Amino acid sequence: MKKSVTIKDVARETGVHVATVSRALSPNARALLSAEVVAKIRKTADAMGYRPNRVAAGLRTRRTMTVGVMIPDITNTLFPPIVRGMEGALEPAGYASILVNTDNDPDREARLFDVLMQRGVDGIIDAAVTHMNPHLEQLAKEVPIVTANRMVEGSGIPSVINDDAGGIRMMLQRLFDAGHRHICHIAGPADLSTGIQRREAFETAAKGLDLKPPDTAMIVAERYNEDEGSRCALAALEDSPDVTALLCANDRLAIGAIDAIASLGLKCPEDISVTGFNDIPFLDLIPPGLTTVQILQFDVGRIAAEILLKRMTEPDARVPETTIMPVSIIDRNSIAPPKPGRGRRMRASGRSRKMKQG
Amino acid sequence: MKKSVTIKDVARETGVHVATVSRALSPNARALLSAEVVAKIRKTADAMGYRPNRVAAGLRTRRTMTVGVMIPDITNTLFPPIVRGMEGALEPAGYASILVNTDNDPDREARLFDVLMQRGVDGIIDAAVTHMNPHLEQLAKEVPIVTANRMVEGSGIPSVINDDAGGIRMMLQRLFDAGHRHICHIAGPADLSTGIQRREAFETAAKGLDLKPPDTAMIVAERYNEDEGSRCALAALEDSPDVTALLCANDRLAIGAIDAIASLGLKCPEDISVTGFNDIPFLDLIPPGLTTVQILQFDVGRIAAEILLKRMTEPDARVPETTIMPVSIIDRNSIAPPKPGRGRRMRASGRSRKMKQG
DNA sequence: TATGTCCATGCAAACGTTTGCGGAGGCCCT
DNA sequence: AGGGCCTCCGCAAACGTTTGCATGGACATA
Repeated sequence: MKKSVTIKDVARETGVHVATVSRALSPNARALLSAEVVAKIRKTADAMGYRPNRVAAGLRTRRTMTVGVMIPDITNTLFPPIVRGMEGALEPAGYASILVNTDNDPDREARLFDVLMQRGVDGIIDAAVTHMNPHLEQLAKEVPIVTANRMVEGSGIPSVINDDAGGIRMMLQRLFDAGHRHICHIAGPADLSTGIQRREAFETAAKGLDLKPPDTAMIVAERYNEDEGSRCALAALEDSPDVTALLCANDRLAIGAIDAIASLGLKCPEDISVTGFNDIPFLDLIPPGLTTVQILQFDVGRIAAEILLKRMTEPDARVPETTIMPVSIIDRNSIAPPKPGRGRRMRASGRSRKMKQG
Repeated sequence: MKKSVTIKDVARETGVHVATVSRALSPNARALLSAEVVAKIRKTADAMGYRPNRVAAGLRTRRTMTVGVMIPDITNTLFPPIVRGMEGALEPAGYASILVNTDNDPDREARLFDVLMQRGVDGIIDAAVTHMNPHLEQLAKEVPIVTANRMVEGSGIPSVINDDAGGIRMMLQRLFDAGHRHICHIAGPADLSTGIQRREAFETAAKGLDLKPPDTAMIVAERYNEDEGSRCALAALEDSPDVTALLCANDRLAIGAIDAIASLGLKCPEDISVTGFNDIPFLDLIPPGLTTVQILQFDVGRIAAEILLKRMTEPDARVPETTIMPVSIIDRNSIAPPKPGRGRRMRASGRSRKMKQG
């Protein structure tokens, strides 16, 4: 609104050229100047309340010192810690972040990408990429991109993801060790890399334990939310009455599943064991206490940001293509030994829904 | 990285002057041009993959079409819905948002404010303001500001807040109606407007019900988190053994309080009733089901954004100085009639902690 | 035909920086 | 004493837009 004081004003006041002021204020170029001049300039700049105009600088240098952060939805409790982890690395490095929510909608995703590019972001962290996004590889040529929590396979785009396979394997082992032999995987959406990876992990892990269909079943959720969790759990229990455990692709599906189980008059874990993935905030407070795979949420964001920083500052630096963050199992109370005799009860109404055997 | 196509390139390709291209691409100025020229320019611009450079435009027009969003911490589940509400209004209007976390640290707050100003944001939504921030009034002269969820009193800065007083009053009434006559308020931090307003509301509401110290007590939390909730609950129960209900300034304090109660071998609500404020996500799933004040989280953000939009586009427009959003009580299971005879048990150890009577 | 009006477009400055280049002065060396 | 080098700083262009003003032509009017 009001005219703000510019480098030019400081120059006039100090009696030097604007270039000198610019150098005096730039950490790199400061060495080129005599100490006294630098001191004088900085002093009067402070006194005048000078505030550098980064958009002007950005125009000149083609570096805006801002990055774009794409996530599906900030109200999904999985993402705030990731975002915060990013900011923890970005902000100290002088970068600000523009945050956008894609809602997993490819159109929105494309539009928001454009929004970011128009603002001249120096890089993008994409935690919202839909699987096999062919655009993204193209876009990665225009600006450094790192994907977080998800990846697009074979794209060469650096990504920081979790050890989905390890998490699923360990979890299946937990169920197996508890005595379960009829386990259904409620898989995540087929267009998200986490959905796919965890599903594949389940298949191979099951094979490793000599568990085969129909002892292992699978049903694919269309979204990662509680309603889908309920729907899938209901379908699973109806179609596969022998099932004693539901290994869910994430916590929200698991919460929905537990709810569905209760609506059937059954209890978790006494009647059905359920497991989750992610260990989202407050999960420990929700009964019965979901046994889940804990991911390093902050670190996923932080590491992704650090990799992006490296790519932005040294474009030719080699960075790991995919960084896999370790996961661990949080044991709570949603796993119990299988209930003997379960399954008899529902067998009568076993009408088939669309459900793939896995 | 690569040279991107500019207005100049489009001009050369089309055989017109850059000014003409600029006008053809600007919705306002388009009318000045002949329809054919506009059509031709837009076509070749599209064909060339032209992407407007908003930082250059921002330098020239002093409008960057981005706003700053300040919150204490995105991992605090209260804020994501608010932020999302903002984006819902901002993004369709063509604005992108830079998100920063202040951690309620005044130094950080000041520094991040500068970060935003350097980026030339057109306006700021501040959901992180600490009470009575004298700077802010100064800053509000440089750029349009709207505060959300909190306010700085008497500043003239437009704010969108919740009906704290109404929520507290209704909640106290609930407890009163259930039979409680010895109620302690676990107040929020004294440097946040919500902490103050809810505390004052408690005092006047109590007075209205003819409840006076020592029947009403108060203890002030230093932060809005579970640990403080526990600490305060413990202190309250120890100092005022007659207390049968804890009216907490927000949900997180309440969660901590319930935990503390359990650690004492007591149960909520049978032994002690507890209430919250905000109705944060997943609260419904946490036992025993906290009775709380529901605020319109998305709407707070949305309305704040709408007010800011108005201030940014028509600086002289009159906007309401404070918008108070309605709240409502969500009845769950954390209120029960007071347990007769409570308090005897602990009286022996009643050592006084720092605790104000209210 | 000369004059005035209006429409569509060109011209050029400006926004606030950064940075390659060059120049002035001081110093050292031969 | 002259030449070379180094240090410190000024000069001016450039980044990609927007926009007030100027201009040229078409057309109508006197």
